[in-house]
Amino acid sequence: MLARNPRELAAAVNSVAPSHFHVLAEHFLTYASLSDVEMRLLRDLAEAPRYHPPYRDLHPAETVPSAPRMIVAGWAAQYRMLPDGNRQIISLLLPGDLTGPLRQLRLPASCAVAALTELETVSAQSLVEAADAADPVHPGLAHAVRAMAHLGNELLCNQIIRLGRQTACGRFAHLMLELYGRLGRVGLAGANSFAMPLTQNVLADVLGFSVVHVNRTMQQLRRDRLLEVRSGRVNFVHPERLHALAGAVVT
Amino acid sequence: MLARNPRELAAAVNSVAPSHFHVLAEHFLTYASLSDVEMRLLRDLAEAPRYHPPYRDLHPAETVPSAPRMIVAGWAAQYRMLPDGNRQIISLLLPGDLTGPLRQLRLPASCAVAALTELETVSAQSLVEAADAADPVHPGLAHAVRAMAHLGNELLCNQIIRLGRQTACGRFAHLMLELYGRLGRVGLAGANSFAMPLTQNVLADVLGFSVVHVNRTMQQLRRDRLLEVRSGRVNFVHPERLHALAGAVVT
DNA sequence: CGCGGTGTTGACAACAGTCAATTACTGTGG
DNA sequence: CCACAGTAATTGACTGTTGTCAACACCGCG
Repeated sequence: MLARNPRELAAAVNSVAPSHFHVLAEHFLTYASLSDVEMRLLRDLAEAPRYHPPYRDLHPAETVPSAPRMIVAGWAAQYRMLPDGNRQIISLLLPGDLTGPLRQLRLPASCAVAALTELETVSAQSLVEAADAADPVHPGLAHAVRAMAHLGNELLCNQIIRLGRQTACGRFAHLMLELYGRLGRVGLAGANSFAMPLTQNVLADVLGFSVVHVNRTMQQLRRDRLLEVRSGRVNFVHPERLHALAGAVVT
Repeated sequence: MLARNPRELAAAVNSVAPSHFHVLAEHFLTYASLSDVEMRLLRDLAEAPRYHPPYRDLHPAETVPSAPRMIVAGWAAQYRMLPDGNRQIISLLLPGDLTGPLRQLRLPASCAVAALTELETVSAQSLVEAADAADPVHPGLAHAVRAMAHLGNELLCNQIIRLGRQTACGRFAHLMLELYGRLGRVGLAGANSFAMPLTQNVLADVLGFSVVHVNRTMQQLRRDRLLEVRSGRVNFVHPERLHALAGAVVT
């Protein structure tokens, strides 16, 4: 039997709250169909999560990362520190996302990865090995992992677009829409809203703003009745105009 | 026999001007040692370049890219157009760089790739296949291609750092130092100088500036005796202070 | 010779950062 | 329950940076 899409999955894993396995399975089924064996492999992974406290580094920068991991709960970020003490967040990592060496390369990474909230991860070694196999034993996992790596690159392009060519409000809107799309694929987004556990300080380091400007931008968007952020939750008040403001969003 | 480094290579390929093969070989030897068979494979590649006129697209955006290619002469850029008509260049592609689907993935890319100068490319299909093989027939090529893909990611991070957290002069300096390092690895940089065939318009689309601001920034750097751009050539007047201004540069 | 692309300049307006002060929110211990 | 400390969010005044517009110079080319 193949579970072909999130709907069938929901039936298959009679659970209501998104569990670790649910997140993994829903994410993978976005990109490929999985055999029973592959589903079992994912379920086994979800059994052994590792906990990381908020704001702790998973990998320091300038070192060879130990092993690939997949986030199953919480948010993290890949970032670089600058000599002047500033921080730029390169990418946000959400549940279902991979981090670490995606091919077996023993090269140091220039970016560190840190937990932004309470975080749980599982080893992604077996997934990466599946993706690297020339004639894969697990074609579904292999394809999904490759597709995820490809999407990771597209998201870096998104970030470059935001920083290079968008206005403050457009930048913010674009990021929120991207996060909404990504969370939706792992079953963590509501109807035009989602939980967003980032402080304005962290958002500033993502968007290349000062903290003050993040604050002013959010107020602008609220005044224009486009988007509201209240108590850790983002609400899209007018999704169509928001999309127009953000320009094309690749999620 | 293994050619272990560019110096041995230079002896091996008794040619003075950088030929297509020279560029390829020098780049690969930066990342791995190559067997005779691997060198011959590179030499065969260099025999069949394809020509692309300036400003023509190699791949359009939003389409499945046909096949991976490696640039052997000229500069290109990966870019996205925005709905408002603005362009953001995501990354610059120099001789020795790969573009296109690095794993055999039939997924559309959100970015287009265009020639910025007269351009010559060769097929990189065999290289990518070598890198994807689980037990590689060509371990040197495989490692080099993986290292290049890894570096490509680091360069995207560089771009994000520039756009997010650097001043105008720092941004420009950082980009020029990155290009210098990259060109050096393929034998195309001089002593603290290199040929830079980009118009200020293109530079603006890389750096997220207006054309006018690119111009002003270049003048500022010249006034401060850090860097000069004259007739398509960049000269580092004071490399140490330039590095300090740019912050850490990953090349 | 005129033409289009490129580079340069100045004046001005809009945008975004800094600083400093204030307010809200949270969890802690009494 | 309150007081408290620490973090996060908010506000206003000010400054510096960057974009826009418009004009002009320069160059290679037909």
